[in-house]
Amino acid sequence: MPVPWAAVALTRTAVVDTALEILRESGLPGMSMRTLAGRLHVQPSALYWHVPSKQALLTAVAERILATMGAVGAAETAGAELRVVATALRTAVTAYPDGAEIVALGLAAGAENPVADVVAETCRRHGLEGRASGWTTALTAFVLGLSLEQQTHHNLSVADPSTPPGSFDARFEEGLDALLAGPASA
Amino acid sequence: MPVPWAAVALTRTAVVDTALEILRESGLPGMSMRTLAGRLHVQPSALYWHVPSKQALLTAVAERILATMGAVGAAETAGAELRVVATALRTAVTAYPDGAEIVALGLAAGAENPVADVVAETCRRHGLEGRASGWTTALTAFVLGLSLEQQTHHNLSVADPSTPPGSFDARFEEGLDALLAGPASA
DNA sequence: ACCTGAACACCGTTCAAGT
DNA sequence: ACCTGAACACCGTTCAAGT
Repeated sequence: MPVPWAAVALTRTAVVDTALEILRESGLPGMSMRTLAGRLHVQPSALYWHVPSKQALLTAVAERILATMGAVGAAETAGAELRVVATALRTAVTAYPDGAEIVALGLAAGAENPVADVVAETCRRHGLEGRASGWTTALTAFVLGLSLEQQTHHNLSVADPSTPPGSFDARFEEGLDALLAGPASA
Repeated sequence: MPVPWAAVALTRTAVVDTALEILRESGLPGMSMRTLAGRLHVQPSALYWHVPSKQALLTAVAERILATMGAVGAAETAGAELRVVATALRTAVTAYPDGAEIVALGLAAGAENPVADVVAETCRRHGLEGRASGWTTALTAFVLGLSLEQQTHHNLSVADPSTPPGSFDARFEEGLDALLAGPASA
């Protein structure tokens, strides 16, 4: 008969699920292989049967976070569409504590970037084919760079409440405005 | 009389100097308070007299890295000047292993961003006053985001040589081209 | 096939005690 | 004032042994 503290079978999927759960509650520092194992009522070493390393686990977590980036529709101008893409990525990575750091690691590890397809489609539709990879890189790096600073700043504020606040939403809009206007226009 | 293995007095400056030295040789994972203390021929706990925490030490290291960003001169167009600023920041942060991560942490901790002054001057000279903070955020986040991915990718390649290479210099130029052209032009 | 138990080789930080 | 020595509370990972 099933016992209450053995709620789920220990599979790779369950491990990643629980990792995301802990990430949401405690952030990346709270997500150790030991706390993860404890939540699953298993020894830390048991995790290594389902996942080769913490690195690989984090890449899987990154892919899950990126998968929450919903489809984005067409808009009047290329700039408007690129703005929507950037905002969607930012929403996805900031939905979890330390999401930017994990996604940055995941992309470096070779995770597929969902921004690429959307930007390619936008560029095709607006006669900017040659710039698809350039805009993918520009928007992804911008969003991850700023979100990383924001989430790091948040973590520091928690550790030291005397830290002055930062207005990252406003800076995101300002930065995006500049970037989508180009340096030719005031 | 001075003994050869006590080369320098243990000051905050010497601690930061040695931290940068180890960073250059072994990257961030190699820069533990223990290895740092060992290099200085002192107990790990001794460092805490000169530096309140590793966090603070890393912020000081970030400020040193940012201080290597040389002055950038005027150019014909605003776009050309912004390109030079972005390239200068990239050169500075990629000069050390894990420099992007450390600088991102430093900026989040409140370190002064040298890009701000240069961009403000550029915007003033080219009639873009309202966009100074926007361009500062855009360029800084873009450069740090891409450099972070590059250096993380490099670390993963060292750990696992089967990792496919990435052409980050080319992606930097492409991204910058797109960003400085704006989505209106092909 | 899948997990336990114990160990290895590390971390950052604190703090009484020395000088 | 400045440093040692020892400890505290952690890490990720490995591996023989169990079932």
